[in-house]
Amino acid sequence: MPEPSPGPRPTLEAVAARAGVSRATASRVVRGGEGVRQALTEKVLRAVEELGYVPNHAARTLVTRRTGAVAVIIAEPEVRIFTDPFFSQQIRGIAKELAAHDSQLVLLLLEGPGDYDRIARYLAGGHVDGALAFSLHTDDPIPAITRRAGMPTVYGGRPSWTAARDHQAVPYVDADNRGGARAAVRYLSDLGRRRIAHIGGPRDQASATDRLDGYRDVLPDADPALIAEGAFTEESGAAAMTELLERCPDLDAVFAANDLMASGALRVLKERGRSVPDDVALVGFDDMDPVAKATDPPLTTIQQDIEGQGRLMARLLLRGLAHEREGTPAPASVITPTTLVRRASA
Amino acid sequence: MPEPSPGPRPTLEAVAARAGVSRATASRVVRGGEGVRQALTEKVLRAVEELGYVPNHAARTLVTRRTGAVAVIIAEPEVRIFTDPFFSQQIRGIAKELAAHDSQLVLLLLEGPGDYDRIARYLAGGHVDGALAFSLHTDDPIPAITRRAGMPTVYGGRPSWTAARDHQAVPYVDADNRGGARAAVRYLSDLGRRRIAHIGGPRDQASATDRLDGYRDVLPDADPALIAEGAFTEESGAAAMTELLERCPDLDAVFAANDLMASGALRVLKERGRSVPDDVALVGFDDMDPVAKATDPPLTTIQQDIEGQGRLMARLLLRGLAHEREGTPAPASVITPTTLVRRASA
DNA sequence: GTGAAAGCGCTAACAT
DNA sequence: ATGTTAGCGCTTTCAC
Repeated sequence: MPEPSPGPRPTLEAVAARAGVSRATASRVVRGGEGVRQALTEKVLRAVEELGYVPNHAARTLVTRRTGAVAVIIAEPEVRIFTDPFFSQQIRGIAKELAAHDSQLVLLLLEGPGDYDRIARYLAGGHVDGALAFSLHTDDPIPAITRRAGMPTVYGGRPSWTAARDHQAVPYVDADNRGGARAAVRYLSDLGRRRIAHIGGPRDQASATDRLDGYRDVLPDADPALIAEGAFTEESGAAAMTELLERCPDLDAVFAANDLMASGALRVLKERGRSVPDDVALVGFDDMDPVAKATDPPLTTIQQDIEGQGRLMARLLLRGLAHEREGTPAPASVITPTTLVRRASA
Repeated sequence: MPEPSPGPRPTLEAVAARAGVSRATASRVVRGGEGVRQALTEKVLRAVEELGYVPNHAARTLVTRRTGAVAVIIAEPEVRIFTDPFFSQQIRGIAKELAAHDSQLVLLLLEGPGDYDRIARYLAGGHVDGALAFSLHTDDPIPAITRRAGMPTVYGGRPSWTAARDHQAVPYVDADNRGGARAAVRYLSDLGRRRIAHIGGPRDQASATDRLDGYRDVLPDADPALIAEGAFTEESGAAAMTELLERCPDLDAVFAANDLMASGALRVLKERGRSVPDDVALVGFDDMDPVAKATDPPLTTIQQDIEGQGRLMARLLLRGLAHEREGTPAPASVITPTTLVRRASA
């Protein structure tokens, strides 16, 4: 095992000298060895090995203008950031895809409003080739910052300011929230349920409004009293359920916009003596691992491939960067499919 | 608002030209403006503003040999990584401290054994100035990798291979696990409990053995049957509790090495009809936010400042890097205090 | 206090 | 197929 010598790190120059070739040839070999004779290639490789040579990243970036790094911007002010399995799974997906392309993940956590400046400087400083951003709210400053910095960016979740006409303009990855919601409500309807309520998420998040739209697609004439708004948390689901039961004691089904709210609703239903699914059928959304299977009864819910979405975000960005270099058009957004998972709650 | 002009980013050269000074002077001002006359300083600053100049990071790194970035290495193969609030809180602490020093956080997630190579290359490539690593197991290859790459590294949690004599050699931040455990057991003892059991964590993690040592400090002659081993998960806590109740039906207190295991133990105790704290007093460890307060009864537990530990890790590393540049000795490890939080379970 | 000039280590034309 | 050379944008002696 050739323990690399101490002292300053060897340069390409040193490798070239040792292999008896020019720096250019050494460089070619180090980068993948196209158009270099077998014999020389081996010499260089041996020198690299013996010297423990590792390319200097800064020098390379300075001339290629590529960093091989991607920023992941997380603007969620809540504690949710990591605790929410949603984020963690997306990050895992991103990390895997980036690693597979030898790209690095730079994590940009926004804790306070003052952090936006820091992020802007960072993106403008050319530290990264592109950015991935999450769950933006209606008035989020991130898109303006990335645009001004000329930083290619892929969004996780449809930005709520993206109208239908902009679909091409801002690349994003999102689940088919609307279609999934339609499937959920249609399923309840096919079960024979006639008073199907909906517990929605906050109106300033696209995923919430899209799911509500899906509900309305199937039940355009639903009683407005059957719709309550939550905040994607367990408690807010419980509160919404309480409200709904008061307004519409005759409801016989609930479609909650996520599993956390569904579990809150379930708790209230049980407390009120309504059996699930007999009296009230319940469907959630997300198929969140710890939640959906752990409730009693386990939740029928809409599944989406969250880690896959993360991978896709990274892939879209990397592909976009490649295309940018070649002058071809950047790839557009992707909507990933959802599927209904039947368990015992409906 | 001076919208930066499109096209190539302005260089320091451009700023200097516009301000009518030399590149050297422009550089001095940009870096903090020591030893430059007021008048010139202002001229340069104005040029920076007008041009929307942002220093090129790669060029700067190439000459200073500093990247302003720190790697956070997470080697946990389990899904725990983010779901575990422990990690997320430490990362938040790290992120805050790094942001305050304008350093960047590069996340290195190890998914498989093959990833060690990638990490080694990355660290050797000079992408980062230092590294932060977590929860290493006895045979973890990370320390060897960072050492070989000559990468200053601070560990989160005492590396289990660190004997007492190495305390100086490897800088780490850890809670006073042993002292906290002593406090927990002494508290139970002061309550008058005489058959105090312990549910420990996996023996290859220092935090687990340290807590066990703390238990033994107070009860050196404890019946070995009163000690069971878990895996820091809820289920393993339940299993260990079941085992303990069979071996020692007369136990009247349990000290669990973390809150998750305590909650599992609590579940089993309730199922078996033992009231907590009357029949069996229960103390946990960590004061994990969602867990400790949510159980019924809420857990008496040992609290540690996890986010603070993250901040401390970052601070230690940054300080070490500064010292390295100045040739002064690197700071040693830090043990953070723990405090007992009384709730209803004991 | 300010400027001129020499690199940092690498890639990419361009010659050969 | 290989070598020569000119930078990439910045910091940092060293003169003035």
